[in-house]
Amino acid sequence: MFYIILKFMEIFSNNCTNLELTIAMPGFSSSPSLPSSGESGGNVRKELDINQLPGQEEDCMEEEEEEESPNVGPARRKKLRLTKEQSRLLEESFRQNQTLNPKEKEALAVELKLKPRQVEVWFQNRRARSKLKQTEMECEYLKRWFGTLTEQNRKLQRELENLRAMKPGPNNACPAHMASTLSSTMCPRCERVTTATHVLDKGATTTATTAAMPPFFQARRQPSAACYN
DNA sequence: AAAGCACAGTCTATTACGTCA
DNA sequence: GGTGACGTAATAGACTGTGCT
Repeated sequence: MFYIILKFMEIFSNNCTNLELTIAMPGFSSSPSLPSSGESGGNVRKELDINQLPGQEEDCMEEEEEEESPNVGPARRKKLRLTKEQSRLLEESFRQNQTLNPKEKEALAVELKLKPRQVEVWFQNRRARSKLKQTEMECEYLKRWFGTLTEQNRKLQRELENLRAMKPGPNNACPAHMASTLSSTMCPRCERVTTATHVLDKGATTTATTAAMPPFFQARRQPSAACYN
């Protein structure tokens, strides 16, 4: 109904961002899109590079197509594409540990027949892109959260106006027979009750529960390893 | 101070997909 | 309807610069 469980594994299973995050949010649907990088053209790079490792690319790229036309500027590096197996192993390793110590890096590189630097870069990118996805999710969540709060606020304002129009007695207390007319909603996430009487009662601001922060943001205040997991 | 690492930002090769003749 | 050329967006490998330890 109001809140749906979103599983990253399902949504992003097509690409390789297997974030194992579960977030409950109102009516969320996502279309992940990275900001496309600007095409600022003419940036000629130094071509010292990873792809030139001798005898390592056997199953990553077709070496025989390396031929360059001799008169077309500096040789462009051919982009390495990891095999499915390499990707799988890297993902598996990433799930176990998002950062590698030098020994692990070396071992993984040997296993994958890659340079340690390639493994390192892969992990860097993987961390960065996980974080990006996470941030996008949180952004979407907050947008929806804001919408929900705005709507809730509007409802409460209306109720307040209605109640004021009923001209309560000199001591503003809410009589029992009126209580039934007030809306009382239970937040399905924090299970706190929000009632319009809060607004009426003097000093009732203490229980204005509708503005509670989403749990994952509360958790985020004290950074922990779980944040981007 | 230098080395090593992680991260943010960026570039760019490759791939996927849509459109149109 | 099938097909090839083309444009565009998305993805992912790699790099640079910076800050921290």
